[in-house]
Amino acid sequence: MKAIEEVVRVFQALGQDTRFKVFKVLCGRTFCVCELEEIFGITQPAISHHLAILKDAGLVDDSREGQWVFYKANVERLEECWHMLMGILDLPIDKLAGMDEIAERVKEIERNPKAPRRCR
Amino acid sequence: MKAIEEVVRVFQALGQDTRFKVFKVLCGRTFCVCELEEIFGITQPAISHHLAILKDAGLVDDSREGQWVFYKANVERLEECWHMLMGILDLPIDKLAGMDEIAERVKEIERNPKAPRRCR
DNA sequence: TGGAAATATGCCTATATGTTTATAAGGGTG
DNA sequence: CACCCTTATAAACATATAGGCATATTTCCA
Repeated sequence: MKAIEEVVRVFQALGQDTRFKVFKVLCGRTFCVCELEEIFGITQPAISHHLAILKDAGLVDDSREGQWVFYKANVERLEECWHMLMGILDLPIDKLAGMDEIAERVKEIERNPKAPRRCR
Repeated sequence: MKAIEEVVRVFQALGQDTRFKVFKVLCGRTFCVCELEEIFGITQPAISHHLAILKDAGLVDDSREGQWVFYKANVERLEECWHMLMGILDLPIDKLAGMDEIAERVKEIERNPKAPRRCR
């Protein structure tokens, strides 16, 4: 997957109150779905849905134990994501996969600015 | 503002493709609204709206120069947010503002688990 | 002061997202 | 297998959000 998509997906996953808190609760502790259901006071499908989004972003891992599925946070993934983000910010735009069109337009504007600048 | 709300707001701001790319474009370069409009190929109100959300999260700064308003990314804010996040993850849940109810329920579940555990 | 340009704000619509109910699927135990 | 419990998926609905158009607002300049 492209780095930008990946980072955006992680941000999107954590950019929601309930999901962020689920992630926090799963840091260093393991819970099954029905326990999270009770902790957060929303229905089981709602919790499952949030967990699916977090899992899709790589932010939680699950493991089945009998009838129960236990989830836990993957904090390393968060750190990995942070490094990816720094990498994205360090790279010049025209080196980034998925921003070709935009890089082109930026160059065009740099050649032909639409506003006068004091500097930069 | 509570730390969690603040971090979630930042994540939400960057958890959207267009906004993430606007932020990237504004890293190390300053652009006015009408230039961004052209770079991203969406209408001026749409760009203004995204900029407002980024600004609300503290991720961009603006400064007017005559008729033009120039925006630039605030990368320090991103780093600050990362530290806040680490702080949140390090703290025990019952020490976090805005998670009182949840902390209570977590303790309850820890006393009375709903699923048998091999360990933890 | 009047007009033009840049930006912000309101309102509207299509789509995305969070949540619920209903149901299917996976797994334990008699 | 029959029944029960846990979790995932599907359908439905309400709300939030991205983006468009129209308009207000700010600033410059003649």
